[in-house]
Amino acid sequence: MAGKYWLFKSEPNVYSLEDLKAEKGGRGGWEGVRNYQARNFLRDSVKKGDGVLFYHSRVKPMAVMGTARVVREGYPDAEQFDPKSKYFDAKADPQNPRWFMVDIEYESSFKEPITLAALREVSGLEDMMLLQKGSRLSIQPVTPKEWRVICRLGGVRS
DNA sequence: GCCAACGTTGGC
DNA sequence: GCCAACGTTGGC
Repeated sequence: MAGKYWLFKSEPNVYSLEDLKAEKGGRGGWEGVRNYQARNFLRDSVKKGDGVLFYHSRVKPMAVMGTARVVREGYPDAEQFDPKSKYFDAKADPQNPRWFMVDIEYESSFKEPITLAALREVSGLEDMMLLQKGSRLSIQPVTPKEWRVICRLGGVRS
């Protein structure tokens, strides 16, 4: 089955593409997602080998910075059980974890960040979830076409 | 089960 | 920096 594609949002002051690249082996855990729709994607749909567009949110300019690969599929996010973590969830049950995470591996940095404003100008991306009004979801599916178009804009092979 | 209040995020 | 939109929580 063909791999799928996703867009992961992150605030770069918390965790940037460069931070991922600097991790051992370029591998990092995508913990801290605390939204049910995004959780469902991480738990059920994001698979090993899937492509990830790494997007910087809540900064100027918001932009897709590069790509990563999923290297480990959904597993319970341990921080939900850690009272000292900012991601702690008092209602999470170790027997039935509420929050899930995946691991990703750094793949590429675009030559230039592809800004949100630039994406809006690209023909063919009109239906992209990121560009819809009020698109707050931090884990979003990306179509193969959107993946190809954005990788080409970023100057990396898809 | 509904809805108001709240905190967070997006977008200008 | 502000405000609108959204998701979640809590009170009834």
